Amino acid sequence: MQLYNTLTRKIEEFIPNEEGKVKLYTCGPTVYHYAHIGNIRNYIGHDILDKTLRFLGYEVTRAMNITDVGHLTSDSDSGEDKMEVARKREHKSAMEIAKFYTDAFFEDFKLVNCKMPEVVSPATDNIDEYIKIISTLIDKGYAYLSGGNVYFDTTKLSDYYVLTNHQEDNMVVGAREGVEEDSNKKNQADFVLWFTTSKFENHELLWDSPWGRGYPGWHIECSGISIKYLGEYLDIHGGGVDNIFPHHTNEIAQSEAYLGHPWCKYWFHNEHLLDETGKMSKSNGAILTVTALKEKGYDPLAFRFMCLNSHYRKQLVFSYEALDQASATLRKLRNRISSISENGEEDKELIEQYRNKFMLDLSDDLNTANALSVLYEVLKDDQLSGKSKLSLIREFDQVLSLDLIQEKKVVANEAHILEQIEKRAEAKRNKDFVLADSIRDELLKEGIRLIDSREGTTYELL
RNA sequence: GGGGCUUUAGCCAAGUGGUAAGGCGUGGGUCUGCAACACCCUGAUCACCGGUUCAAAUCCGGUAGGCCCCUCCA
Repeated sequence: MQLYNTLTRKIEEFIPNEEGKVKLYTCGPTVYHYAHIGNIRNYIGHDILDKTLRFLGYEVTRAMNITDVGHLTSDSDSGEDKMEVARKREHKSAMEIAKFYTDAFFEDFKLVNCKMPEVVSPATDNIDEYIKIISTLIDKGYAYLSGGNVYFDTTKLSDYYVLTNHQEDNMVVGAREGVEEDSNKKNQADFVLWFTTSKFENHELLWDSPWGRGYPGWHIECSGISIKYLGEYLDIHGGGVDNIFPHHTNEIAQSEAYLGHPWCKYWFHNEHLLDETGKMSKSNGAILTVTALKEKGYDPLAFRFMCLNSHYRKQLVFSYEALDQASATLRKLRNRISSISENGEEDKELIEQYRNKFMLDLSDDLNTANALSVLYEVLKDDQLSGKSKLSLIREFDQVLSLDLIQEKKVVANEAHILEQIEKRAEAKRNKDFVLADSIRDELLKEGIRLIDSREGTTYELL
């Protein structure tokens, strides 16, 4: 499998640390607010990666964190924890907020057919792990105490900026509005590992630590959870491109300083979903969720289809026009597939050919758009028996997860429908098209579409 | 100021040296009492200007537009 690696800025052959096994880590959601569809695009990207690896035969163990503490509006200690901001906004306890938005997140996550990772762990469940890592970092001289907080000393590393082309001298302090410099830091690039109560007296979630009662910095949780559940050697670590710096840069710094050896081989980053105004963000107000799309009548899987029709490393602009197209495409696909009857023999050789073609496209840095076109080739191929087609589609859908093969819906009132169909046929024979059409319209209102053909009239449920 | 990405038909897109996949939509047709469904047919001086090459959407340089990162973020 060929995969783009942010670490080397190249597409590389993927070779896991242990043959046949993959340890995969996904940076999870921060649960102070709803996850918007841009967030979900990132998880769809990871889901495709996860499922592709399995399709290729790897045994995948995947872990994901839930950030329920320690995520600041600013990384200097002048910021406010986002969970705290939400807590004040909604007058709930931090744990209530986290629970509410975690549930909302997984609801949307499942609506787009994302598979649950083997490990899902809230940041607050692993405080002991962070304390262990931070203690070791202090012992090894990579971390220092200042102003009540523990900081990571980035000058102790020879190559802190491995993931980016940033040059310290060219970095603009406070490039973004609202970000202030932290005077406790020895160096501009240093970051907080542990906050104490000294500056946050009303912070709700606090734990005892060797450095005082406080809470962990944002970056330490992913390192802690990853090392705790996936071990000292990680194969793939991913997230959105915005995580490259500083989050993933800091994770590499602290993890490798702690472990004393290289940590993660491949870094996987999803590009952003944009709207007409630019980047979608939780903090710029408008939050469009998958659930909201569903409430507007869209199939959440049409959104997934829209994502798969593009490439995970390309920016994608969300528009309702594009989503309408994706919806139409998916509906037509399912229609075509539902008309295939399970006839004939399985043609092993042709199936093998198409399967390989499909795998080749996915193995090409997850070229899902090309993989989808293989699906169309399968549908068009007259050489393939219905049984072969369905067998291939079933296989492809293990990765695509678009519910391509829809269960035939069972109706309780079939007798009634058949009766109406017969009544309409009778009306048609009598050239009473007004009555015939009114029967058709009535049934359509009940969600039943009549399909006329030479052989007679059948129906489908919408 | 620094570091990157991107620009392919009305729209979503694939294609990274050999002459433009696929899908949606549009238009036309088959079918139909009409319609829906389905099926068939239908579309591109690859942002612009130079260069390298027998050959460029693809490589190099430049111009223009869009976007991202430089301590909130997926």
